[in-house]
Amino acid sequence: MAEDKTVDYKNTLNLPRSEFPMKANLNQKEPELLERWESIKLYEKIRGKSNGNPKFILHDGPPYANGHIHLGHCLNKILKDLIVKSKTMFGLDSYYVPGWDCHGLPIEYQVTKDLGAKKETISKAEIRKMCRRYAEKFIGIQREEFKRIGVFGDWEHPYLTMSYDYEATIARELGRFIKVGNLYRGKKPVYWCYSCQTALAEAEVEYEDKTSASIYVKFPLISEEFFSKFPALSGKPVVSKATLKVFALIWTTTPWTLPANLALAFHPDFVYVAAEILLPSSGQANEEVYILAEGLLEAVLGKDAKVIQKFRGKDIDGLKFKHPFYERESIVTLGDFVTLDTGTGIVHIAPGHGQEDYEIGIKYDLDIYAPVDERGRFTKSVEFFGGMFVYDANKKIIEKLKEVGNLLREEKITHSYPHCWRCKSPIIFRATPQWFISMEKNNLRSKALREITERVRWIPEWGRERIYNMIENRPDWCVSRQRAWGVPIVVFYCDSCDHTLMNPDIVNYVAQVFEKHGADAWFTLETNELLPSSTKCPKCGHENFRKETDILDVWFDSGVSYASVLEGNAKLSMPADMYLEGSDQHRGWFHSSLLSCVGTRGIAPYKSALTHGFVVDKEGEKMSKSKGNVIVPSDIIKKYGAEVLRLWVVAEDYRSDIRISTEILERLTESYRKIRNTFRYLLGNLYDFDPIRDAVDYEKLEEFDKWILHRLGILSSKILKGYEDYEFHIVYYELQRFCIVDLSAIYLDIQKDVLYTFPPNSKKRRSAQTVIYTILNCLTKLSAPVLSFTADEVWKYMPGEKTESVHLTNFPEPEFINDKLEEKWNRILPIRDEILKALERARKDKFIGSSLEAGIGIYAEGEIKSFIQVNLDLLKTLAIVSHLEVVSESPKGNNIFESADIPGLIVEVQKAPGEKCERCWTYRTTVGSDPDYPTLCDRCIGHLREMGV
RNA sequence: GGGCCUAUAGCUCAGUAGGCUAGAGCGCACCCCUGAUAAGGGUGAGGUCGGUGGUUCGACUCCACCUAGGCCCA
Repeated sequence: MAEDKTVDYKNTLNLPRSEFPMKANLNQKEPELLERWESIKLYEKIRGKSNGNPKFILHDGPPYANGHIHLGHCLNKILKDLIVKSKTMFGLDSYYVPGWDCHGLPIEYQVTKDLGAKKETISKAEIRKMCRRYAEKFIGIQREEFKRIGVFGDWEHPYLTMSYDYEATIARELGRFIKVGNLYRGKKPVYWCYSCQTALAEAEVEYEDKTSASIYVKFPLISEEFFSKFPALSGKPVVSKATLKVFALIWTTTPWTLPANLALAFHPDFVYVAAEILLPSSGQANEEVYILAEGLLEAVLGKDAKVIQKFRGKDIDGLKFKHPFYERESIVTLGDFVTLDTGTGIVHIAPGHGQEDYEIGIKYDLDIYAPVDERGRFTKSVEFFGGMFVYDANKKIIEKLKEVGNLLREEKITHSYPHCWRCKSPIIFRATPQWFISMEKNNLRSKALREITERVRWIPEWGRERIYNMIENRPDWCVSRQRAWGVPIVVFYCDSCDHTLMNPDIVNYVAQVFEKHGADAWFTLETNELLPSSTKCPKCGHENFRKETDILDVWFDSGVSYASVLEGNAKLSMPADMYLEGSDQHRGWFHSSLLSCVGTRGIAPYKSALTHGFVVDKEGEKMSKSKGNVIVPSDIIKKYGAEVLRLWVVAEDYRSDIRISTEILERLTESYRKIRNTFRYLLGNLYDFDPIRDAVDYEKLEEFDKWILHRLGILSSKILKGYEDYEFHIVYYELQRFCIVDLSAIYLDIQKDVLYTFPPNSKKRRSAQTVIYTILNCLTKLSAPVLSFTADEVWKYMPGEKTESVHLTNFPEPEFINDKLEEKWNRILPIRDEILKALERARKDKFIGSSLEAGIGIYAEGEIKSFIQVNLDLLKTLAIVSHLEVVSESPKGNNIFESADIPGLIVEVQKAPGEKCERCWTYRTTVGSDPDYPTLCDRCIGHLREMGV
């Protein structure tokens, strides 16, 4: 019987009800929401809602259209999405156009690799077709992957660097550089395969062991000032150029580069020696003096060398030596790249045959001399070796050195050497004509530096320092690539006189062709179809031209996106409000965009540049297949849901590298569940609440309800500031903390009594519901940029009038902040904490279980005592106990808790007086006093009567 | 080797212009509840603030060096 009654009374309670599932099932729910968004055309509606608002344009840096997305992509796109969504909810018009970078070697490499030997028979136009298809395929894949993680944007109209109009823009932007005169042709060494007769990119080079000659070569000293500088050497044999006896020693494994030698490089800070060798037979010095690094003296010359003079590299800058077999000078240069690992500490410099050599050449204004043709043969002009294949010439050169007496030693060495990825031949380094954008012409460098320091906001600040140092020190931008998949450098050469036809008007003419047929036209049309009719060579008047075969660096393609995407689209703006990329893009897209826009427009294309770190594993180390620590987005989505991935992005501080691990994901999942459950519980208590019908005015709300609204106001302002300052981890932390502490542990736990046991329409309950509704409404909006799926799912279940989606709302203004209340509650809650501690002790002693079994006696003195006395009922409610009173005598006996934090406060726990009410579970002395309801308290009886039960 | 950056409890983060026994949430341990239930509540234990020197009456906070890690160059 009693059991039945209990059930009856339970039915009179207002227990929470909600269809909103506790279990998220994200991997299934998310695609459903995506479909819904698609079907209601959510993005279009967001656009419509924002139309006319002030703009905030985050311009997308295009990912490369190759492969599936990884966590780095997720981090980047979700950060962008957080900004775009939060700006939109701040009431701005933040139109987001995603893009892809489509040209370039990695795709061409992939396509031609699959082709194998067939590659030779296929035209560039064919290869380009295949590249385009390949890029299209991955754009399709990545687009779906990005949409799957909840990124909002105009996915139907992305920008592609391979679209015809974009390709035309690339050509036009190059035309602008031509017009102002920043584009020039120079020479630069590249990896070259003599067998395939083509330039190779870094990625096309494979390293394999190779046996080479290893020779030590003598460069005779010419400059006599050497002796005046170092008197210890005077009297040593120097007489005339014919009988030079002082030599610099170099070591090389590529004898064939010696004919192109123009200089010797010393390290400015190393100690060098001039030494002579004592002949073991006589103890006399031989006739020759050798210069080399002190640290390598013994390794090269043995123990019998006697040092005559020591000096530093920088002491002899500019001195002259003679080429070992040509009547030509070889000057001393200084370079930090010189090491003491091997060799002599002096490096032979052939500016046309090595990267460092080239840089030294530029620095010292040497000729970028590379007298080797595309088949790897010396040009005719090379004395002794003209026409010879360089690898055959090695032997002859060594013979020549012996003949003239400038070979000190010859050995064989096996070392790792670059080979062609396709034909496996050893490659050579060879200077070839390349196109450059000058950093000095039109003060490109100084203008770019000025934009960096004065115009752009760098987030975080150190981005400025980083890109500044790069721009300050970088060489001219080499924009040409010897490849097929890209936009050609629109330049022609006169067939008759070789004049270079480089003209912005012609470029614009060709760009029009590109606009219609794509840059493919360059490879499919004849020259006369590309040029305006009756184009004549301005030098010789002939009308036949050939096309430049080089294409542009892909960094140029993406760099000019401000021109192709932002300019001329009324929905966007140039400069953009923000570019947002990983910190590597200080060298990449931030860099190339800045140079191209400053070079052609005089300004930076972005007002701010925000950078994030890299995704690393739980130890903070980078992910790699070999380490086996790679985590793939699709696995996370499958197991945890995209929402957890989004939560990961907000939870971590993106400014440094961000870690990911199973533990982190587990933590986030638990955190997600907690937030989700809070939403569910809030919804559950609103099942009979209609905000229009039932809402209570703020002034009439209960004090406790005003307090939680005050907390909500504080939370809102913190979260909004987090979004505004791009400090997203604060958004996450505060949201989570609010759900756990303010709501779950305090407000909701305490309000259960009111929500469950009071009559549905009672003022107290409606007051609590009003507040719960307000909280739910605000939290849903505040979390929408992060928990885009869940917030919208919650939105659907929320009572009252509302927009179609939470994503069509704006953020709430922080309201209800009440400092007086704050002050009071900052006193009351610590007292509650002390009561809870006392309760816990009693619980451990098995004196009580539920806190409602307890009656509390509090002893305090002075001001605190009167404060407690005034707030007796409130404290009873807050501690969720059945009885609470102030006692006048310091309590003695069991279950006494003396506060450590509040001096003089003593809490005594006793059994609550009276019986447990079967309905509200509170212990009351009135239970049993009404024979109609023998198991209920007076309060519940009153409620039931009110409810008409 | 150079430029820029990071290093606070098991995890993610706070620590304002150097000053009380370094904080939070999660996790963990123990306990309670069974009317948020593959939920909810309480209490508690966790840190020589990467290391070493230095400046200072006093440093997680300033300086130098070192170690580990990251991005970009060479």
